[in-house]
Amino acid sequence: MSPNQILQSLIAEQLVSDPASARGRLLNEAARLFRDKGYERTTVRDLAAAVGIQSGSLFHHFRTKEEILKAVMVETIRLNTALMQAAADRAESPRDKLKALVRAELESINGQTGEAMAVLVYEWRSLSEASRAQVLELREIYEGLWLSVLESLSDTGQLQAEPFVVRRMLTGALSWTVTWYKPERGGLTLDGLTEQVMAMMGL
Amino acid sequence: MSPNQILQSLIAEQLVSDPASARGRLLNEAARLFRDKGYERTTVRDLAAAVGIQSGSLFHHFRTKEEILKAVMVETIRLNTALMQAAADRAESPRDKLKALVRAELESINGQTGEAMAVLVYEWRSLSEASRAQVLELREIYEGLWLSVLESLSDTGQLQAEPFVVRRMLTGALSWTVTWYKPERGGLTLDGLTEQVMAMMGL
DNA sequence: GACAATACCAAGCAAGCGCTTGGTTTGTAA
DNA sequence: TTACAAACCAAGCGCTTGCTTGGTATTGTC
Repeated sequence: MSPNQILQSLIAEQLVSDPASARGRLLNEAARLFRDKGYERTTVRDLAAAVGIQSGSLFHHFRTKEEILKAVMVETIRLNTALMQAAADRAESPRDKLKALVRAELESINGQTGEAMAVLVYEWRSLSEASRAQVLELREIYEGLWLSVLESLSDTGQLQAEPFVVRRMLTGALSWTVTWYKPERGGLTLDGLTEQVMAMMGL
Repeated sequence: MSPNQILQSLIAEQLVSDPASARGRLLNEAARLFRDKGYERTTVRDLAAAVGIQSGSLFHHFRTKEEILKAVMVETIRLNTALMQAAADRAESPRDKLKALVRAELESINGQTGEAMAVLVYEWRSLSEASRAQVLELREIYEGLWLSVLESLSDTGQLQAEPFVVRRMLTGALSWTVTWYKPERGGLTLDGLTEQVMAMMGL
């Protein structure tokens, strides 16, 4: 299954919004604005202007501004969990599964869904307690995927450090790439970056 | 020189504020509030209440709210540059220098200056263009320290990946520890964490 | 072509924001 | 004691914020 096919099937299941729909376009613009200016600095007027409607009209689609943030996060995790699952399934050995996960997450962070991924990492403080719990629940599924692969690597002796520590180091290292990795200028490709990450772990 | 002696000499040089002074106490509280709630969600009334004065009185010490954020960042970088320098000087081999830097940065992130370090990493979007340039200038000195150590490791063949890529991966991985590392519960000490980082790099 | 339901607009409210103002207290030194 | 600056208070201004309201197009369905 290609990334696009995965997206399509999630849309069909109504788990993520069609980017072509009004809701989907808003969420995309919201992700971009939230990443660029931060959630708090982004006003409902900014959001409305980005999709060409009046600020009040937003509240026909979402009850509160925070609900928009939550929707961005929830849909992003859903999509990425599916993408990671597919990437891991495509590989055979634990080592190749990990490499596939690293590559897929780098692609999520630095590709089209990058805005939303950055929001997911850096804006969770802006969520209410209730929303945070909801997002965290989905995130645990996502993290479980990583942990099972890292644990199988640990079982075969290819990984010395504790899987959960390694995952957290990777989370930080990979998500931080969004602040500096610019594929266009400089010769480092996503594959090259993936290789460096694997080499850093002696794999 | 102990960390405390370094702090004292920086205070004497007026490069950082005495934590016992009115200004120093405000900056400490500001760092804590900015980390916990984010810069935008922290109001001048919050800041004033934290040090027991009226909100208007803040503007006797700082011209704007943003100036408080800038001061937190500038003083934090100054202190940490000195701390890293001292840590690196204490070690002999490039490998030990790197380990000392990792250990020192983990301590900065997860110790007393942790609040301010988190602000430095996660709130730079809230800075104005002008302040950002100023902070970036100081940050380059700090990063230069790391790079020189990593380059010497690269020269001796102990490091395969590009130094600047490694540094950026480390920046992400180490600063991310602030979101999950809790020394009190769970047996992982700062030394243990440092070891895991070094092991992750095959060092 | 009637009729909802959906999507949107125009206007503005209440609350909270950063910051200013004019005046008072406190600390210090001659 | 006087003089003066630094530190602070009480009040509130002007603006922006998230969100509401009442009404109007637009769309889909039979």
